[in-house]
Amino acid sequence: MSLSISEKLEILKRGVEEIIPEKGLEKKLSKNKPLIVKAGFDPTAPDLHLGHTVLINKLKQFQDLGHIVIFLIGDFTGMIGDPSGVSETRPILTLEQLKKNSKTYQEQIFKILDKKKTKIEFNSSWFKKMTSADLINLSSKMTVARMLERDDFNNRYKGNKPISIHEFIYPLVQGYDSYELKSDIELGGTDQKFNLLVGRDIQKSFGMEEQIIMTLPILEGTDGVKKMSKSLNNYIGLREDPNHMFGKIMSISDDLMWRYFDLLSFKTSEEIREIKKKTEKGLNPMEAKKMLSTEIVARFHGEEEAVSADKEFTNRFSKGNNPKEIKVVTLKTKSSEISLVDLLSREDFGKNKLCKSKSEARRMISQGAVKIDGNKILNDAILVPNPSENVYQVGKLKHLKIKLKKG
RNA sequence: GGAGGGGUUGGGGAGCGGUCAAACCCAUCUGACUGUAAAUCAGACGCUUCGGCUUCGCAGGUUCGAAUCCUGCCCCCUCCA
Repeated sequence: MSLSISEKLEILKRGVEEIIPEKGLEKKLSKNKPLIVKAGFDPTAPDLHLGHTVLINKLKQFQDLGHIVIFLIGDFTGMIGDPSGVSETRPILTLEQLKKNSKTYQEQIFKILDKKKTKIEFNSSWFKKMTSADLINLSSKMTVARMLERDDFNNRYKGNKPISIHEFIYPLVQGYDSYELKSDIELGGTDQKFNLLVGRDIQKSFGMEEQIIMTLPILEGTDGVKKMSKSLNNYIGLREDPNHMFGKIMSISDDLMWRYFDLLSFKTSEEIREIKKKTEKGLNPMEAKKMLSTEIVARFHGEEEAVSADKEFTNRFSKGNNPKEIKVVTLKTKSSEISLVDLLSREDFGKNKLCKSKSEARRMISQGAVKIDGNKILNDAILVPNPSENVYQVGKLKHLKIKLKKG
């Protein structure tokens, strides 16, 4: 691959929020040697979602251009908990949790990054050896005033909320990682800016050339407003099954779709511009969104799964058919009939249960959400005959085939 | 160590002796409209054999009656030292 520096710059700058210092990236690139690109991850969340991949995608671009990517697992810093953007002190994780999480992490990132070209480091490997004297020395590189400049700390300080000392240590420790790894570039979310900048200071004070920092935007969740996160339930997880993943991407708004294209697609900027143009000229936005969904599902589940998820989506929602695969459960009972309400909320079906309780079942029926073999049911007193076999549906997404047998 | 504030149904947050299964907002769910879009609109949102039943940090108590009052305990927060 022999791209010019300006071509490389265009690729690397796409979707990036800020590069500090502005000219630094170009300078480093023109050295024409593999650069050390670092990104740190707190193994706090075992399940990654598309939001996390914005950063990983950027790493991949560096990797594809021949640079050395270091995936730093903050098993040491994870025990502290990053205070960035958080309005409260975070709980400290146990070592076992951290280990487990980091393993899950690795499984997921290598769907994007090339395993052979990625170096994985744990920052505990150098912090374990650090003495208290070393730590105090490191602490001396930073002032309290400087720390309090940070918005999150400042707000907490002014708002009379606690700030624990260990939270002050976090940026220092993260910065020290950059020194230890001799990183040329560090990537992080925009909320990481302060921490990343501290890295530069630390490197400088240890007599090393400062890293360039690149901040990447925080991806909005499926609601299009708040940042993607599991706790807000607006996330698309990397380990979700193909159909769900496809469906969730399809459900985002058209505006958000373009943002997702920029931050998540591996298509070139040129290709994306092309799709946008076509959409403006009358291509159904749904088609554009399908391209995006297919690409992303293929990344995590393979081409074949992506194509079949697309088909299933069309079949199910555009044509309104039942899903191809419906779970089947069997219930044996002596009585010759059983009430619909009971059947929908029957404990025997465990996780597959269509309604949480009988009250909910009644509610769903009265709201017109329940169908038996495609026929809407509005009477909650209906009795289902014993032996029988029907497809029950509650809402648009829940289907279950129930076989009733005498016994 | 001292002073004060608080723990309410997923989250936020009213209620402060009966009219409270508990306002309101958010989230969620359902329906309509659609491209499963988004937005919007309408509705639901403890359980129930529809008589009721179990909920307001925990355990007791006062009362005809408590989420609301009293006692003890647990937990969280702030301020002073």
